[in-house]
Amino acid sequence: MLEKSFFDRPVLEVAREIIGATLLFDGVGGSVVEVEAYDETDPASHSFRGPTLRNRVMFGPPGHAYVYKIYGIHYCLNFVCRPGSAILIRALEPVRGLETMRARRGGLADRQLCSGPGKLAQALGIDLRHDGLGLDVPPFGLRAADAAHPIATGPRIGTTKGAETPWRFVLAGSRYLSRPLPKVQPDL
DNA sequence: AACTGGATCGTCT
DNA sequence: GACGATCCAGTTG
Repeated sequence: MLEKSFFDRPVLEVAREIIGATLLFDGVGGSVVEVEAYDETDPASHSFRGPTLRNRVMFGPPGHAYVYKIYGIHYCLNFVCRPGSAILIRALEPVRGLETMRARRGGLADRQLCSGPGKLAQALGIDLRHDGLGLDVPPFGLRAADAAHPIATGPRIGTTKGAETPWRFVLAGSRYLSRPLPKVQPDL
């Protein structure tokens, strides 16, 4: 199981290593295939303008869940690293509790159960009640990746600010991503 | 395959 | 009072 000290490192380092890790919530979840990194130097980050009521967990100790509501509808799960930095969990390959996730996600195909931050939170049953919980104790269960995984990177999704920062990390070739990596523009 | 608009509300200006 | 670290259904090509 991953301990809190795992997250007390530079956020980009943790983001790469968390790919391929297993994330369970109440025994439901799967393998992490897509994340994005954010830190306090980053205009796109919730922590950029300092602590507020919403983002206070991002400034607390490493190894806790930062959960927020977005667009009035969806929830997003982050892993807090060093103060001001966090990793948005964007997609999982579903492995455990498939029937539970299908029920929560309206019977969709496996590929669409956890292929996006809001979808993933819905499939695992995560909401604001879980903001601030420790990642090393139930209902969370995190297991490190058992081997090195091929990583691909690209720009982050859904944010205008800092759009050129390639802080999106995915498991290369996975079919469970929220979206494929953008095509490389050929030179003219 | 790509793009559009609507849902819906907490948070911060 | 405006705007999201999103998702889905609908339309168009």
